[in-house]
Amino acid sequence: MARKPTQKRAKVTVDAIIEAGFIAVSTSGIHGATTRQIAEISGVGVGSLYEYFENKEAIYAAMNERFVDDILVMLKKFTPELVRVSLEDLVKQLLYLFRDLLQMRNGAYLQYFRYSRYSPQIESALMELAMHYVMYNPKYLRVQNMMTINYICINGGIYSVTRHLSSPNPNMTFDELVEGLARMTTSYANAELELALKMPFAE
Amino acid sequence: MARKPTQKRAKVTVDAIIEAGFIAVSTSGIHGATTRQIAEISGVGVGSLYEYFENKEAIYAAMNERFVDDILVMLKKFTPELVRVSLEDLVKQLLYLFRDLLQMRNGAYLQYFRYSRYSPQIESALMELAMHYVMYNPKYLRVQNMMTINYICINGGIYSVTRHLSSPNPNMTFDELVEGLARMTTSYANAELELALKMPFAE
DNA sequence: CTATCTGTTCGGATACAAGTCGGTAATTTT
DNA sequence: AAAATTACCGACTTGTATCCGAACAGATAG
Repeated sequence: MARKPTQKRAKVTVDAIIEAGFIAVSTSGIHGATTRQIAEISGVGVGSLYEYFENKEAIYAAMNERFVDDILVMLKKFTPELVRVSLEDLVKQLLYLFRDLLQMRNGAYLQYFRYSRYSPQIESALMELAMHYVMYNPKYLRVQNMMTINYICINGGIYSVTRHLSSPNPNMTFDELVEGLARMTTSYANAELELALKMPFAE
Repeated sequence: MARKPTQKRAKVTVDAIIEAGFIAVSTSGIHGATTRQIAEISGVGVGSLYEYFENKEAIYAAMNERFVDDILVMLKKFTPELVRVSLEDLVKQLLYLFRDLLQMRNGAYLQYFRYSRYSPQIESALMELAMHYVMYNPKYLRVQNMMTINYICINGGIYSVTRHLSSPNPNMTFDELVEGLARMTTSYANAELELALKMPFAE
């Protein structure tokens, strides 16, 4: 079981299954989606699902992989911009890009993301991106607890946005949220920076 | 179906089911826990589960209710402290209390919480608590976007802590995380405050 | 071009978990 | 203490994930 597809028609099948997974999830939700449904949508027999996937979870994992790839591509495309942008704009642009991604595929990404929590890959890509930014803005090199700052801002951003998008009646606009997150990040980072500058040679 | 327990032995049964739910979840995880398991642990027949609960979800919902009650009690107990504490300490103490709660019941709360996301009740209780704090520290009344600030800090705090606690090998200590979140909150709040003081009569 | 072999597809068969039902036991009411 | 109500039970039903062996298609060899 869980064989690798070698012939091209098999590759087509695998692809069809993954795409069907997104459709099933976006219409029936993560918990409502069944293997029959995925099989029917993709136009293959139920048995075929298990030729290439250990179980249903594995199909979801493959979907997740696709999502992660999309995020990584997005981040890669964005990296050049990073040089000539303020911290505030960095945060804002990232959050808008992230929202756009989550809303692709008819909301299936959002559904899936809420269910699966995000992978370490995304986190480390964002960490790396933050480090890039610091490289171009060396003043930030002074602050001690960069790791913690990143962790908080990244998690806070991702979670607030996800939660906001999946809330039926949010009590603020998305723009307000993004504005807030950008200010949170900048004021936090600047405060840490000032602190670092005040004690130049401290541990 | 889904009757209310009137006799006291029935109340005992209901209670045993909910408690068994926590045990099942803490040993088999949310997805691994089965109705049979819950029935066996609580020492009742499967049929009895459905006398008082519409379905398995309803058992989880009752468990969640208990968790929410615990949180609300904790917050209520904490409210008097709130008067004589700095914003930084407010955040820190809340986060430590929250951690202690999540680790109760052998980690079942944490498991469940990760799966279910937190209820609006918790969020609004925290919002209220924040408003209380502002009452005692009226300088903060000046800031415009209190709602957004609270949303970000509350979500960021809850999520970061939850994520950290369920991470097998976090790359920072819990204390560092709490320290970071406290600084994040204070620097963000103070920045907004300064901004508000600069434009005294703006919209 | 036929035979053979390997990768691919299929849908009925199996395993297992949620939820139901009709009957029995315990408790309360009259 | 009989009747009525409430509580409890576990075999049965239903539905979903997963498996399997037969049929099929494409590649390879003689």
